[in-house]
Amino acid sequence: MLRQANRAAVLRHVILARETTRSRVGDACGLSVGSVTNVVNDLLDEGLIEETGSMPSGAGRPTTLLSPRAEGAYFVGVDVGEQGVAVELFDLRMNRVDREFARADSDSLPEPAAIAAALTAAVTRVWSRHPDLQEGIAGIGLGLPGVVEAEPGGDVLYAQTLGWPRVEVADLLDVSGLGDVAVYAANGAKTLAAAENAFGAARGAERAVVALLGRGVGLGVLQDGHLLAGRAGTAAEWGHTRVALRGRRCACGGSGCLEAYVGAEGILGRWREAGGEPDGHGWNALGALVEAAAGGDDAAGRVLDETVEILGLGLGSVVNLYNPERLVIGGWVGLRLMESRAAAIEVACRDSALPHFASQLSVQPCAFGGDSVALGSALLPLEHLIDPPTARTFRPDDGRHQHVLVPTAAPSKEMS
Amino acid sequence: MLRQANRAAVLRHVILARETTRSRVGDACGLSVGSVTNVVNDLLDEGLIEETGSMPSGAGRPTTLLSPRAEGAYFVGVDVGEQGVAVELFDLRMNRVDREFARADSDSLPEPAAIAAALTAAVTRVWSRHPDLQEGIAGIGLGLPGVVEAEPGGDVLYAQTLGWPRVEVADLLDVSGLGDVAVYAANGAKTLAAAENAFGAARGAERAVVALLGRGVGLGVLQDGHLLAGRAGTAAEWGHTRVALRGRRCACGGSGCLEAYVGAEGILGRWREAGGEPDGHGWNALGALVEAAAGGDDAAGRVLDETVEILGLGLGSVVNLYNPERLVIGGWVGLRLMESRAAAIEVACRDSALPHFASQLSVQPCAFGGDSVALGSALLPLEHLIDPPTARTFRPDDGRHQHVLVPTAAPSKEMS
DNA sequence: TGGGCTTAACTCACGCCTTGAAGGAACAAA
DNA sequence: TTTGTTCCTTCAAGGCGTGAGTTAAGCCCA
Repeated sequence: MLRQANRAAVLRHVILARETTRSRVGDACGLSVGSVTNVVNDLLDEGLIEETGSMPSGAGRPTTLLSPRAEGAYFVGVDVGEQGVAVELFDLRMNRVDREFARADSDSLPEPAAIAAALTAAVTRVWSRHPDLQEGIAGIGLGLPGVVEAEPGGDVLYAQTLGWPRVEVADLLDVSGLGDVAVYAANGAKTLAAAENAFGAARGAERAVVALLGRGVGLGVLQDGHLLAGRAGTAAEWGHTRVALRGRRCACGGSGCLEAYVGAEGILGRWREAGGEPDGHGWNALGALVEAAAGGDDAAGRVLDETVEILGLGLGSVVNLYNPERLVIGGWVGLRLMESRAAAIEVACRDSALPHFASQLSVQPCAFGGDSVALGSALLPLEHLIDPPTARTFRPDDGRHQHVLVPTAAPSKEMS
Repeated sequence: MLRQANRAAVLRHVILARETTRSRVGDACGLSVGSVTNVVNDLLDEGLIEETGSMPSGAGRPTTLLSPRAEGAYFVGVDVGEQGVAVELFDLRMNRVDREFARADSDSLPEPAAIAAALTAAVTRVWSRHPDLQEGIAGIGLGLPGVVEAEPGGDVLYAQTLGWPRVEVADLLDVSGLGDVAVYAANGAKTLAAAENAFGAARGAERAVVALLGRGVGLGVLQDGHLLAGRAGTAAEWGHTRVALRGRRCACGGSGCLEAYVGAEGILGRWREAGGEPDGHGWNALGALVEAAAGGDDAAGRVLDETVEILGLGLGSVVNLYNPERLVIGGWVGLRLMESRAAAIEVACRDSALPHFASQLSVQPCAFGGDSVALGSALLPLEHLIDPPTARTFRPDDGRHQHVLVPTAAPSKEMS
């Protein structure tokens, strides 16, 4: 058997590149031409990659192109939101094959059970539409609105922002009708970051930060292509970073949390307090605020200005903490704000960060709009297809699982 | 030649453990008994480790103990402070062999040149006191008060807090009289964190955060024994995290920075504004504040209370962002505050963090008092002795240098 | 005191995997 | 058709880790 790690490295490279060549595989994975041949042939035999045409190479034999084979595997990614779910089915090229929405039956904020019902229904509908693909579905990934913690009995969701109690992920999705499928779960901001990292606006950055602004406020931090998360997986709860002493009350029980100002409820709540009257909830209400501000409504303008200012303060602190090259803003609130106030947000963020860091920064909206979270969630089973932890033994080379005194930077000589 | 990575892993384990056995080496590094024999014999031959006695093992042959050999190598670690430097010489067991202080000739804040002179003088004095060890000195590590960035021409220090311009590290220490010695540099908060990680209060923690409070305010974030730092090495500039909109002016040019409140100047400045009269600078002045507060001085008490409150707010945000098991507080201001207000700081921090994270947290002062930064700085050349980057080729197994879609947690099954 | 038991540590034959050179394959240009 | 070029595979050589078997070193008990 070829070495698991090399197989994983090559497969990951092909999937990320979408289209590549054998020699680029060798460069990217640090393998000799001989090993590339072996590993690539294995993956071809397994049907995970395929040769897709060729490319002239000057005077010589043309290079054959390698791509992930779309039919090699399928993945379900779910964006579990506060009002409903978006279920998307992807092939191994990470093209979307199908999708399905479901809203929870509830006027205001749904209970976990209502979301669970919507989730199970939507997944089941997608499932039953593709009887031929069911065998090939490698797993289901859930992007959840809260802290997801790996506990001995399974993953658990703590969604304080929604006022939910401790919910076991197993109780959110009934897989009894779906055969023996693996379910993975992560915080939605982190799966968003994973999507932007792999295929979106954060792609290729040495350091990037992806902010998700919705009802809740989350963060994914990327470094050298890796998402930073503790082993338990619960890092970067940005929403409850405090931006003011004795500030606004927050759903978490604290006060002055960032989320209390730039989360959807925080923004609309401040508008209401300023005399505004949002019609409806969510996207429409926020749209009304933006339009009112654009139309010259003073209260709305002030609320938006303050939102931008506080968001900039929060982002600036994040820039100082992580020194990212790229700052990617997503989530429905984030996208809405970026549509109308992108420049102001960027300025506020830069003004709040150390000039030295601000000068190395670029700010941009996320690349997949509202679909980023579902795509990123689908990457959870994908990563497990690429490098199944069960088959993984301890690797002395893998510095990540080893105690190190000081990190040694790869190209330069010292940590600094 | 045995594989570099295994040698490094074994040597690192022995140095961290101070005393261990062959079988524990095998467990810790994931090596078979045969490989352990090979690698250990190599290291014994090189004089980097030694057998130090034996330990009964029930009914069988006693296990021989392995330890780093003190004389195997020496390291110089320097704490470069705002007023002067502390130079310490360590052996391979990380015992301190010698030390030397030097203050810069200056009334108020010294210029870079004055610090450079003090630094060179102190290092030279230590050097000349140990002519027999000079050959064995593996390198000099500098812990510097500002952002240290690896640039093509060498490391560069940006010490905004001290009002310094861009300073090349090479200009800070004149090594012309020291033979051909390697000099490494890093931010002092990060070397403090490295020391606490290896041998101090953060040791063994899966996730820990080390805060350095002095004139400046810094942070080191540890995860699985690794210090988080971008490749350029400039992450976690905590001091300029903003804790207030339109707050106090900060030396960085911004306003409302954490450092403007809980850095030494921030604390003393607020006391002055409240009518206090600090005598002297630094440690003594802060001591006077603490004593005044203890003696019932209302203004001093309020300044300290506010300091604790804002520090707690900043720490709480850090806890939310990194979810550490341990929060370690060091630096001369930090140690002073922990002496008098440890409980209050811990409470303020917990109140500012998500309850779910606060419940997993322990707060403690750093383990080596004022020597932590120098010890940590000495770890810079140590790490390079353990695993010289020059000898390092690309390792396909090493996930850290590879683009990964989603991090796969080691023991549990998914990122979450 | 010696034999048996137990645990530690070493040795070495085996095998996996990578390497790199040599050669075959595919195409362009002459 | 020949030559040159680049791509890709094949294969022998060798590095390195593995683990069973072996030797070493102590304890226990007759």
